[in-house]
Amino acid sequence: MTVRVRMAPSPTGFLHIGGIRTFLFNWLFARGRGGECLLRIENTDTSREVAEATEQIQRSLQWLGTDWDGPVTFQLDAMERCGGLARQLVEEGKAYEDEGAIRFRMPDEGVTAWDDAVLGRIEVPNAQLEDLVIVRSDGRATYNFANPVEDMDERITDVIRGRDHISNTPKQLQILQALGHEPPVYAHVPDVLGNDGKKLSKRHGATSIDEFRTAGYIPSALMNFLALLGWAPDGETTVMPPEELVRRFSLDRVGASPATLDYEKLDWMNGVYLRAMRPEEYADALVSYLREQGYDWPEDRVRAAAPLVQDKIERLGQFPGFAGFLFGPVESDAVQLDGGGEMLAGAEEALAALEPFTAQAIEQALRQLADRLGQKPRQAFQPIRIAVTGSKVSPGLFESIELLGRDEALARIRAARA
RNA sequence: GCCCCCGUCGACUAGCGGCCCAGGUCACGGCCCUUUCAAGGCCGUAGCGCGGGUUCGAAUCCCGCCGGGGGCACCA
Repeated sequence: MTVRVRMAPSPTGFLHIGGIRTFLFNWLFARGRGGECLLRIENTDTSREVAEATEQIQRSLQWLGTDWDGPVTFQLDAMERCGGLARQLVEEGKAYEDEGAIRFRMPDEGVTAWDDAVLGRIEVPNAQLEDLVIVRSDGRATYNFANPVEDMDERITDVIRGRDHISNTPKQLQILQALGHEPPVYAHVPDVLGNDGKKLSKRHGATSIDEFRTAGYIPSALMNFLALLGWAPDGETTVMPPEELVRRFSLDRVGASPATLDYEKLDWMNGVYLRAMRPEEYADALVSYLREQGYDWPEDRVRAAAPLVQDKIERLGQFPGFAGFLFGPVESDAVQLDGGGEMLAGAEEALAALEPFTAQAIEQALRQLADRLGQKPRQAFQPIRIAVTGSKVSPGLFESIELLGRDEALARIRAARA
């Protein structure tokens, strides 16, 4: 039987990273098995619907690099179908009317059980189950009815969802049984928590895909990181690009305990992916990122600057702060420059006549200068760095000077001396 | 209150009775390299929640406790 899963968010707000991670598991599972992955918006509660949510969800999923098969479906479209099935259940005595609504009759004895693909066997005493409303008095089906009905109609084979749905599962199992349908395999994946062990929220840092995107993370790195939240192939392998994740993912290696987001590890991983890119690819990513963020810096200069920063920043969002001096004026701090007057004077002189004006030649000239002044390169170059880049921390000095050009570099050195 | 789930270094995890006086990755500390910062190389600190069992032997199995999370809607 072909694997078929569905991602089923409710459009009640933006999708946070925990929800994204759950969908990622669905996607990895389906794609690794040649199966299908559907996207269903569960919008039966129209009062809680947020207008932008449906669009935001799709945009997030796409940006991450996941996709789905067929058109996006909406649960609201299944209301008629659900109503029909509800009436059928009433006729069969499996449900009954109650103040205008329809309630499903739950058994009073025995247990409802299933073998959860990540948690193992779960049994719930039926006495625990109350007769639940499956159709509201206004005629709309409730989530706990529409959900299994759609899973049935769409021939979903595996339901991979958050653990907050565990208590819904026995109810849905009962409904499916009453409908005479073989239930799918259920897999309840653990939550993603903030660094204080509490449910992920705004104050923990970025939680939406949009925020990660703005901060300059790249999709494959974020996907890799997210996949590792609750899943590990072997305990050794850490860096796995999307294709490898798809190939290796399996539900039986998804853990049962909740995971905490570690932004520092994400940063590290993003850096790994950034450094692994081919220079051109990296420049492309940088250019489109900056454009997306509203910078109007000249593209050729951004491309020229890309190699200077590729090994040094781990988020594209660090570029403006780190290499902004290449695109606008700087202010060098007189205090930091203290004691560098001699070096600056020498540098101005050396650079003024230097030919060719290349990083290599610049390095040679400045090293000779430092040597002549009896200074260690470390201390000698710092005043120049501050004068030229406006910071104690910068990309390679010689390459930076070359890129800036002789005129601008000299102007900055003069300004610092003044 | 009732029900369900979870509990290995600070974080993500490997471990499914002996291979573990617990391994990998991030973070952290030290050293090396070095024009700053990174990157890279080497070394290191740090953990099986607690208490009982079972067993020749337990991180691994069982029970209890404690701690954390989720659910008990005409929400999804």
